[in-house]
Amino acid sequence: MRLNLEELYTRFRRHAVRLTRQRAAIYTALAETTSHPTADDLYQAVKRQHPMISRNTVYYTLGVLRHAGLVQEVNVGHEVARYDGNVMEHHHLICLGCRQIVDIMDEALNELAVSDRQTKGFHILGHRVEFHGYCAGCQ
Amino acid sequence: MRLNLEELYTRFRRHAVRLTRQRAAIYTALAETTSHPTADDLYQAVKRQHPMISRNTVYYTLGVLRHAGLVQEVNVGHEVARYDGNVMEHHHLICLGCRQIVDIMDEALNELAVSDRQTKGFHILGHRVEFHGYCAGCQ
DNA sequence: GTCATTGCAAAGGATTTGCAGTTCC
DNA sequence: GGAACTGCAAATCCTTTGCAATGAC
Repeated sequence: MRLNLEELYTRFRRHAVRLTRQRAAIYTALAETTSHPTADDLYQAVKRQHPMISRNTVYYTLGVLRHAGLVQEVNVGHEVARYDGNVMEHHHLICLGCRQIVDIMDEALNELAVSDRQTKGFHILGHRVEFHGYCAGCQ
Repeated sequence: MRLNLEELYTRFRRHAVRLTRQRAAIYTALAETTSHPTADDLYQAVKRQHPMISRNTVYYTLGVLRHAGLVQEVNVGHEVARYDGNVMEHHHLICLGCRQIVDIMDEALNELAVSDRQTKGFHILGHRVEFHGYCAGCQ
């Protein structure tokens, strides 16, 4: 998804996040891919246009964006953190071979619930579903 | 769940895992709790009876047990790894306040599947569901 | 006896922190 | 103008690795 500056500006403002060149670059890089990159992937990508950017800024920015709800963190086991610019409710397919992560948009999964008997007094706010397997290329 | 040595011996043998005092202690500590401890929690617990045990052994053993299918790793975001001695198919309730993890045994969740349209050519082997919210004490 | 396992110490890698200088609102 | 952001370097934390000694089968 291509983003123009105006749209970016609106989104950031709506979430009360200060907009800087670095943040624009990081967020844009993430929003334009579906590959769920790591913080370091994003650092490498952004560095091409901003050779002076530091890893710290990438980590810090991802934290800010995550708190603002502009970005999600996805975890595959305990591997490095990966990020997702798609903040609509959705779930993931994870390849055990090449580690790729693919989004699944599926209403039925979004509406999952635990039976009352099982909630153990929890007040539930959300859920995540991950399917594990091998992608076409890795089978 | 209390375990006697004989039962332990049988389980380890069935999975071709060599039984040592340290392993018995680590596995027993894990099997007797439902609190999903971290590697360090287990290290601290086992150290009481085996003051000489090293962290390395705990990590190494957890790796061995995990490969053998005697133990599962559970992840809450990118926090430290936590371990689960319950290897029956089940899912988790995670408290965003105190970080406790509670097992959910629910057939309907176990039988979840993605619609064919959404599998994107993946050969799916399993799935995980996590519900996030606040436990009774944290609300 | 042999090979896996153990303990110790040190390395590794991802992420965070402290701080001075800079930039956005 | 002032708070928030950036870049640099160093620190931190969890986990893994290398290696010699030990122990299970």
